[in-house]
Amino acid sequence: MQTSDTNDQRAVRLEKLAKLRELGIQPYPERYDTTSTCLGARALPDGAKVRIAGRLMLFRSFGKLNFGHLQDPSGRVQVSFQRGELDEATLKWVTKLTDIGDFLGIEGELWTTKAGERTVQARAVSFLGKSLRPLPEKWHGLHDTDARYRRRYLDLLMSEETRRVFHVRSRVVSLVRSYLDQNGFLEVETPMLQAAASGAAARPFATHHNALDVDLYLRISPETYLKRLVAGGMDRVYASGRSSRKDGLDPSHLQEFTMLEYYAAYWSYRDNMRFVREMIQTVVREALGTLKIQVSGNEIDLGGEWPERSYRELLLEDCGIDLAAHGDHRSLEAAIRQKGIDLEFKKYRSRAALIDGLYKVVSRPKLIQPMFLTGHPTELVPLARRSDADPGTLDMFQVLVNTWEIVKAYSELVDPIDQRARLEEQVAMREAGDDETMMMEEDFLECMEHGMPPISGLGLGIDRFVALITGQESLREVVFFPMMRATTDSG
RNA sequence: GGGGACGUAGCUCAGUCGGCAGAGCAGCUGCCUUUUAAGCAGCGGGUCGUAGGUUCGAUUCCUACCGUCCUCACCA
Repeated sequence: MQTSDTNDQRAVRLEKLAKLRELGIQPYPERYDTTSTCLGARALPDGAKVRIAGRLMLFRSFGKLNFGHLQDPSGRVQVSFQRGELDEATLKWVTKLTDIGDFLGIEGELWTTKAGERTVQARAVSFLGKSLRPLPEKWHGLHDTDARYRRRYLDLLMSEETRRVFHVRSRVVSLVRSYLDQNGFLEVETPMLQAAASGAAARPFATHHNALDVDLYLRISPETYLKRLVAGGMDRVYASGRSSRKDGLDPSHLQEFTMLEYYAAYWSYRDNMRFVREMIQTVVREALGTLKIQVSGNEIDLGGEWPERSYRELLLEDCGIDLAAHGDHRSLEAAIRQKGIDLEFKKYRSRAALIDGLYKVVSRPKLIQPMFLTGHPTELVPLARRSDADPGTLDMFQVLVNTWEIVKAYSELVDPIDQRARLEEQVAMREAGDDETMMMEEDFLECMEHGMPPISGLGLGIDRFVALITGQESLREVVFFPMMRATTDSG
């Protein structure tokens, strides 16, 4: 072949494609029937007949005997193309016109090589799809992060670890669904485009609807819609879907992320703590076969009871400051300064924000093993119910594992008078310049005035959860196509 | 947004204290009937991210820009 001076492996492959067509071989055929997966074929006895299909990943030629590896979702199997076992015409196009990366269908029978490798001896070969570009390096695969995310299909082909992570992700989503279904929850959907973004303190992405001439926001949380459904008599509902927030980007934050939210009438946050722990343990056990996971050098055990610690306990222990002794913002700030703890005080506008900021610096980095965090100050979440015992705190918990907040849940605020006051506080903060507060939502308040039962709801960050249990340190590793900047011609 | 690292062949990576750009894999030609990332011999393949600048000469030094990752800040 004289095409090597073109500096283009694609040109060589296009030529092979044309030659296949000349031989009457359709390079992109309609279909193919198999009797086994690649991995399944290896378990068959010698002499067994089999039809398998997959992508050719390796090819070693000895002239009259050739070995290849066919890969499908189950794994790989070695195939052999041998003079005397396969007709000469087929042997010729297999060795001359196929490339690594092509799809082949093999009909043949099992045998075992001298080296003990279970192999499918090809008796007939069907061409199932031409690849015009070379695969990444067979040993190292794709290493460049940018290339792995932008061309995830290649990463998936080349990396067993990538395939494992996304397989676990699919299993987790499916297991969570069936767990909730079995416990009487109904899966529902809520709007992604909303006139007012609600349910969380975050900046929404904005867009515009031309026909209606209205500004719309992409959802930041399904929360208030799910509560409307509970008010409508749907006592247990859940939604698993994408929300997006215009926040910073780091290994534990994505622009768009998948969140599971469920709501149960007549539950308190304490019912919810028990339920979610059992749900997580069931899901992880079934997805991984163990409750012990390795991530960022730590072994984490999700089994057993998880300890419950309050903000007050943690802060007393980690920096010696007792929240009960500092009931207002100024006093707390003075205490923190006195301890010589370096915080950017000007960005914390309330005592609650300051408590949360202090916790994130002195306590959260130590929280490796699974734990329930409770005792959140009231101003932190305008949709959560105040504690009857201490109205300054909320009936709320978070699940922390490996310093990540995996779950946030609370007894829902269902008192419309209190709700209105709490949202008005948010609006006031927004007018004072905080653009991550909640917006007023009159029709949600109207819904609440029609009456709501006691409710506890929960949000589980699916991306974080999957990253945690697969040992990934970045959420981008558990999303097929994480957001990337558009490439330009100069880039 | 601040700071840092990186960008060299289709892929994984060397390298140039400024002087004609390297390897392995992949590709092409040939040999080979038991390989396991097969092997052997030979061949081809590069705007060294982009654009400027300094210089006799820039892939190398400088500046800006593009992209990725890490980190700080913000948030989940």
